[in-house]
Amino acid sequence: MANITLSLPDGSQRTLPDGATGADLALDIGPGLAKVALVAIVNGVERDLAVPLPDGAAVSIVTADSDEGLYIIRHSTAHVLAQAVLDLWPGATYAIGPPIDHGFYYDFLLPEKATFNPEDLEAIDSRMREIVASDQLFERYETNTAEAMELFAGHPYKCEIIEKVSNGDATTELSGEASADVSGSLSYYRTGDGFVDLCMGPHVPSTGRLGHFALQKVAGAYWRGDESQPMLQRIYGTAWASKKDLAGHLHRLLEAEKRDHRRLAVDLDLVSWPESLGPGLAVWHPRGALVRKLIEDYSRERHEVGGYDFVFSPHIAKSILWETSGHLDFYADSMYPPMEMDGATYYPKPMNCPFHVTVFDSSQRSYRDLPLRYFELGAVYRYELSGAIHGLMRSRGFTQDDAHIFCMREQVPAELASLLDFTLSVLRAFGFEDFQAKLSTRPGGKAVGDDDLWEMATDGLRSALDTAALSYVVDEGGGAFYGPKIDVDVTDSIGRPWQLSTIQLDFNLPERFGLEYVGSDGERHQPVMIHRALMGSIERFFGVLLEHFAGALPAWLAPEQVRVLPVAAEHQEYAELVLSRLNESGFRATVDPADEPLGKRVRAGKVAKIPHVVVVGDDDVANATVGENARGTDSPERDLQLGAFLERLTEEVDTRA
RNA sequence: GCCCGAGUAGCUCAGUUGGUCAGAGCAGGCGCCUUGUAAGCGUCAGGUCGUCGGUUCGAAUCCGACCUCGGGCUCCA
Repeated sequence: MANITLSLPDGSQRTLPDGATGADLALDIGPGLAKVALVAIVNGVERDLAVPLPDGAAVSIVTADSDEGLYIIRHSTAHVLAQAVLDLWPGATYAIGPPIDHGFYYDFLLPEKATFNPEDLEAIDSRMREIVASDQLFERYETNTAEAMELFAGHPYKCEIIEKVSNGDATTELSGEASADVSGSLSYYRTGDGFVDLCMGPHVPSTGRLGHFALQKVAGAYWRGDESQPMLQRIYGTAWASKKDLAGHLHRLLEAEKRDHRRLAVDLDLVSWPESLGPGLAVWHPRGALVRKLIEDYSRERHEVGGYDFVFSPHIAKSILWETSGHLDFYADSMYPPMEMDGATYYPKPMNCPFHVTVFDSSQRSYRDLPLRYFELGAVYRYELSGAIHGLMRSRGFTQDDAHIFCMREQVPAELASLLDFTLSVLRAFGFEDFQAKLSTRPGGKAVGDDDLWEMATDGLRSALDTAALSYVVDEGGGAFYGPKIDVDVTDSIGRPWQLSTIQLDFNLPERFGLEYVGSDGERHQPVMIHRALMGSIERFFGVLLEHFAGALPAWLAPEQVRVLPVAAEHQEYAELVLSRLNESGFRATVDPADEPLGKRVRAGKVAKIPHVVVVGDDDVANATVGENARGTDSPERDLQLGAFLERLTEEVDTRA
């Protein structure tokens, strides 16, 4: 029998009999690997372990340790979910079931337009575990369009996918490596007695490799995400390589829930959402308003020294403004309905830009004036779908830290570079360290502005990203028709990304409003406009900060920085002395008098996430000291000189630690 | 907007098959206790059980509509 030679990732070679599969290779390397092997990557393409390997191939074995392995596990678990549902609901049909971050989902249409109840998940889960226990093989079959249509007759969504794949346009958006050589071909998998699913694979060898999963929730989802399509029933689940990983993930979900800003905002008495206001509208309580003011003050301070001019604009304007800006053409769905007054039609503003444009246009501008940078904490109103509203993160009224920069073409690169630098500097001050940017370039269809302008602006954005050493991805063609842009995500303390900043070129509004400046050549030129927001929405930024810090805001932002606890009533006088020293130094502090036991008051201070809970008793009165409980520590620090404590606090606040 | 779920005192929640089911803890008020580091004791007050309609001798509980909140609505075989 002939042999084949295979090369492994470490550069070594192995010789196996002709016809050997990925599973054989894994076993040849070691029985331990064979047990955990999921698929093989053959010459860069993921393959089932049961597929014979070609001679000379570069092969690596994928286990659950890798992202690829987890992806396979989730994908295969989704198949088991579909198998269970089709078992339990005769007449049900299925659509798609991809792996996603942390898990998978599968979309179904049940007979009689039935829906899943949360209780159904238990039954499905049990059936899935039976399928796992019986260790059914995932068997792959190649097929053609006609056969596939027959096999999946009665399953309209599968047939739609078959047609799409047969036309060769299904793989265009799939990530490169897996789609490279399967374009246009059809495959399906068979498990158990009769379950088949259209799938390009690969899959784990058998269902016994699965099992560390949990079904999470039921949701409605439109077929292809299109509102005009039928609403399918989606089941979400999570799946992991081990019981421990699954438990870890479920634990992280609980932790994330604890830092939900909607819960923290209410617990810490910062913000509330009275029903009488309407969805997506909040009121700010004194403590929340104080924090917000600190954020806004800092923003204003930075813009003041950053070369911005402050402007203000009204909340409503006549329709002519929105006609000129074009918002009524392309943004009307997101605008609040008009108000008729004195024979004119007014709209609440969804954006600040048209107002800032009118400020620019209020007098003749010279090249000597540019760049002009107009800044406003501008409240805008947008009609968000009721189902999209989410606490402070997505609301119908919010405040943008909005600026519009008007400059000459040749100023664009330098302006973008300093702008990105400014953006990151402000975000860093709030404790964000990890950033991820996205560059969106010229879209394929209609776009305004000449080619040179697009190229210059896009290059400017790219070099600004390079200069800032910011990692970024490029969304080719993802820009708006009026200009390219950069979006900046921050990663919070538990690894979640939040899109905050956006820097967006606009070649359209200057044109629509006929903006001009007089150049050094004495001719009139059109300025370039840059929209930018750093925090995006102040409300949302506040929510992100709360989640990032789990409510424990750094001292410079904490509504109450120090709480002084006298041990007994006789120490009240000294506590008030400490309080006045704190206040004189500009700190926000209170005294919690001794009418409850100390332990209870310490606890209350901790629960309120006060950065410093200070205890004063006999020793402190005698020695002018305090006992300090820094947030996040268990053991108090006794006999700290008051002066030293104040210095420490000053340092902490000044450095925004 | 659409699908699923939820809505009981400021907060967190109990309330079995419709019949003292209107309750608890925390928070709040008032007393007592005077406390050295994560919940001292007692006491009082608080809710038209989201709203409106229906079924029933009887509804927090069953049904319908509406309101609000939560999750989801292409991470594409």
